[in-house]
Amino acid sequence: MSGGHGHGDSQVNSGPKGSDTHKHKDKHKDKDHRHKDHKKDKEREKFKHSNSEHKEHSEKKHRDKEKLKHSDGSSDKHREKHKEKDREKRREEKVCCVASYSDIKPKKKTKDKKVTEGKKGKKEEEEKWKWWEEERYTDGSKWRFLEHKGPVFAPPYEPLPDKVKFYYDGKPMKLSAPAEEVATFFAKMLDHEYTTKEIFRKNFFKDWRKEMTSEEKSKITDLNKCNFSEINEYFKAQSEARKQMSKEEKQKIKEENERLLQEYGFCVMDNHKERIGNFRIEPPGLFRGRGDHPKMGMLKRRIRPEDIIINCSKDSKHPKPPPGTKWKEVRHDNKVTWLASWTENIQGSIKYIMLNPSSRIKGEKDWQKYETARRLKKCVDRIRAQYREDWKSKEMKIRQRAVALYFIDKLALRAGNEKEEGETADTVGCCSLRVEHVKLYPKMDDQEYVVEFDFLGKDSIRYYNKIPVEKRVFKNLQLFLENKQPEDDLFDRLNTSILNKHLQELMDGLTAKVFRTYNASITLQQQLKELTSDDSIPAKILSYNRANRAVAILCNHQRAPPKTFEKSMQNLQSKIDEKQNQLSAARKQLKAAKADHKASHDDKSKKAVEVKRKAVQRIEEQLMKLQVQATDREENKQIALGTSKLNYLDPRISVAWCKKWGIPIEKIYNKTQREKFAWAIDMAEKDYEF
DNA sequence: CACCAGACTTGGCCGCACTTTA
DNA sequence: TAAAGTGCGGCCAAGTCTGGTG
Repeated sequence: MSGGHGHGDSQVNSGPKGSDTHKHKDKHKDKDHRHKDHKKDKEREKFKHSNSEHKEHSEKKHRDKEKLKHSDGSSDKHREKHKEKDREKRREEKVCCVASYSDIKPKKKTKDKKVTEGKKGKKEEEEKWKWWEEERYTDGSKWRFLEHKGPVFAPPYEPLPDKVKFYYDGKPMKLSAPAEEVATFFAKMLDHEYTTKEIFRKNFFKDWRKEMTSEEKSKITDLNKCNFSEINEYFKAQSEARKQMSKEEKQKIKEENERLLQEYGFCVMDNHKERIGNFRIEPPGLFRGRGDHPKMGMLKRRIRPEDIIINCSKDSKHPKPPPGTKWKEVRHDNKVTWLASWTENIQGSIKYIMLNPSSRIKGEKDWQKYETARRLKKCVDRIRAQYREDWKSKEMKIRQRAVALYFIDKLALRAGNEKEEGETADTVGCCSLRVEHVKLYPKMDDQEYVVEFDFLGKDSIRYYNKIPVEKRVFKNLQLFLENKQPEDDLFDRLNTSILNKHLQELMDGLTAKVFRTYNASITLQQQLKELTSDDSIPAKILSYNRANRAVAILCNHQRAPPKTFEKSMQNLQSKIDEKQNQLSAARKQLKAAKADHKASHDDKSKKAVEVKRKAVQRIEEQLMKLQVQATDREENKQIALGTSKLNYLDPRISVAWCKKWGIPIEKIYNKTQREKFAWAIDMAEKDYEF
């Protein structure tokens, strides 16, 4: 966004027709602006008016007035409130427009209004566009105008220097460029454990041979006779050299990256410059799935312009393919959000280039997601009563559905779509649970009807849990397990499509994953209420993290303990010890000073007491901070908070909490997160209820 | 209803830049 | 000033869910 120059007011969220209304006026304004820079402020005044007018009138022609289902009463109120606030603000403050894309080429009708603010802006603070205060498309279209420069391709392969050799059966062998490139992929991975795995090696070797010349193919027949170590060393040396680069060299690289970002990292969608999420195409390499993946080691091929489908609006300046190449296709589909796509060769799935989470299109969807979860909150009691009733159903199908839903609700399990066998790692979710994944214990310790879950979920993360369930559920499970083999489905009459269809009937927009969102968010809210007390800021933040942690545990967001965990924990502990020593020393001094004062009663000794008292206080605070840090870290050893924070917790809960307790939002959300949740930060007040 | 392509969200890991510490 | 520690963002895989088709 550092482009510095905003676009004309007419650009703000104007559709083709919308611009018409103000065409005349805007044109004048532009001229004025160009020629009379010193009248900036006046111009801005004009801009404000035309902008808000514009909003009022033209916008609604393009975006249906009807509120989408996600805006329930309370958020409408927020909306209104903020709209009003914003208007006021605009009246009082400078306003600067958002879109600023030097190459923008909007509709002819609006053409004359663009590129007018080059001079304005720069140092002015850019007002962020508040898309959440605007109407949304209700006709299923995602945008009216879309322009971008296409993806950035992976750098071409650079052949190895001649001195770096590959050896086959002990003898050096020069490889053809394609074969050499694939060999380097393997060589780079030599230190990883998976290059020793049979499947990995088999897949790799098979795909590697496809890249070889027939001569190479006939020669190289056994991977075990291949020696890549020189190549491996070479790349290690390279990365070492990169680290040793001078400041200037590093700076240069940084600048080049920044240039690329500025050129390719943004697009214009509906007159706003928006950040693209992933504008670089994935480079070729060896596929490494997660867990026990049958396709690990396969060659992920290089993506060429001929593989890419470009999506942009007809009236935009289309991205140019690299010289001498062509796109696979250029299409203009405004029912989707992606800018480019291609088919990946491992799974045959489609990959996309899409916008950053801070963009309007992602933000709206995110907001909508939480609104759906809030609607679930309103009817969850009914739904729970319903599935409990269904445990008694005469129909097996309904019973299974009811028990599965109970797990999804209570344990926040994922839906569990079926997957093609042999194509991916063997992982399951609720509906795809197999007999072997659950164990029933009528009695365990002092609890009755305990179910033990043990399975690999998404990303092959293990889910292990023992929970007591209601007797009815237990009896049902026994029934489902009857006469089945370990590899049979637990819910043999159920799949995600049946389940979701049922959920859809219970509530509009309800699917299995809404329960995860709902339960995560409601847990956070509840935990925050329970844990936060009027304490120091670090203590409150610890409470926040604990609430967050409760959610992460519910959602089973685990991580491998950081490699340096033990050590850094020790370091922290020794710091604490040291601080403790400091503290007792300081206390002694304080005591001595007090005694001194008692004896002498003079001013000087009185001052000394005060100084010492302050010192003790300061050290106490430091110590407390360290202890809190240690607790937090210890508790967080195997828990990953990021995913829930980013995907499951209604950000307005956190924002409200910050406001309520006077915590700066920066303590909870870093910069990126603040960008993603700008809508929530702007609209949630301290009394927000999920 | 099964099957599949397509679109979009969710997910953990890891390298790297940046900061802190010795 | 170098080594160690840390947080972030990129990477890219793996889910969910929808809608079309036969």
